[in-house]
Amino acid sequence: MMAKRETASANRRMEIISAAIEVFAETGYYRATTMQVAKRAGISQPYIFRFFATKEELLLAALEVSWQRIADAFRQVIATTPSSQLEQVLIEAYEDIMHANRSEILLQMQAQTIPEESIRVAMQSGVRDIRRIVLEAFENGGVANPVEKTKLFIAKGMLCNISMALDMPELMGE
Amino acid sequence: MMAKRETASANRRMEIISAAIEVFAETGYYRATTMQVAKRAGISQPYIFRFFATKEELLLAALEVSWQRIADAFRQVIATTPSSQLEQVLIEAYEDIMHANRSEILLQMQAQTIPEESIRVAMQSGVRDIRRIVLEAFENGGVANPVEKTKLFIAKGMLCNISMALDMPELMGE
DNA sequence: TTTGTGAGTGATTCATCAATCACAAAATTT
DNA sequence: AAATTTTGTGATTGATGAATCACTCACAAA
Repeated sequence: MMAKRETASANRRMEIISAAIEVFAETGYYRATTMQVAKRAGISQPYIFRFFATKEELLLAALEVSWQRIADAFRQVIATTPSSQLEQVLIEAYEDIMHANRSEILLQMQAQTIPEESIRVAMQSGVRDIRRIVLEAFENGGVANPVEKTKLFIAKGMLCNISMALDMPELMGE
Repeated sequence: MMAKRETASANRRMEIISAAIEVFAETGYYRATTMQVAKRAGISQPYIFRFFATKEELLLAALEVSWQRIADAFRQVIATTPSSQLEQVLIEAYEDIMHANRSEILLQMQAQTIPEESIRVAMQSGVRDIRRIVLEAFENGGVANPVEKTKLFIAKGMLCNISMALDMPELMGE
């Protein structure tokens, strides 16, 4: 069990991550400054480096949180939804996340093209996990053509992201 | 008709844009320096600013080139392909562009999340144009459910981009 | 009461870049 | 061949931002 001090420290850490997600999403990771993140988190700029060795490590932590949120939500849905409605409910769960955690999605989109190896690896593993979760759920639910269904599910999710990022709702019409 | 001098200047301009597309795609727009672009184009760094008032204006020009390339290719396909094979040939045309002009696609992906208003506007108009071109082609070809077909076509294109950017070919399987 | 430690900050450093300036060499025009 | 315009560069500048350093302060245990 965690000691009180460790808990407090972990909270502080999470506050910084949350601030970073917002600031990175609003301003763009490279333009965002650690000063902005610190202000948002209500601490001094150098103090960030007590928790994260580099700005990039902070980005990595933020990405991990954002992928974890999606994985958790999907697992929850899969455990409680009959396979006949599975796809529809998964879509709704994703839309909920997009509205409640816009910044996390915007950050993931940014990270798709960040060339740092460590970021790329984190993104690959995030996408791979989500894909595996969805594919296994379709397979276990006896859905026809699970591989193709999974592919289209993810494709629609990506279009959904872009429609949100560019503020073009017409892309999702029908 | 253009004078020789104007042509030479336009060539120079395009050389800079081409260099910028590569450098921006490789390094990321914000981290890429105008010095890197200049080196790649074989000119001095200050000379870039004879053609583009700011780095951002250079990015805008690069985006315009990249969207234009897709629009031209699609129009070409549409003008020469029977509607029965239209979607398949469009997909192939897009895949060709992705392989021959990887950097342009990576740049567009970056620009999806760049918060500068002028960039956002350019991206919206690029996406809107492509969507309109594809939708009208499906409509004129008498394809069933053209709006939904267009949406899925674009969604698959976006997934294709991500599969390329993250180097995850398994996302496009089937 | 002194010793020790976790939490936190102000000031500074060192490097990096976009953008400007002042100038030079070609090319064109007159 | 003189004047002018176009093409181009080296040197500099003014900001900026990540990361480090040298501290202070609260508080707890011995």
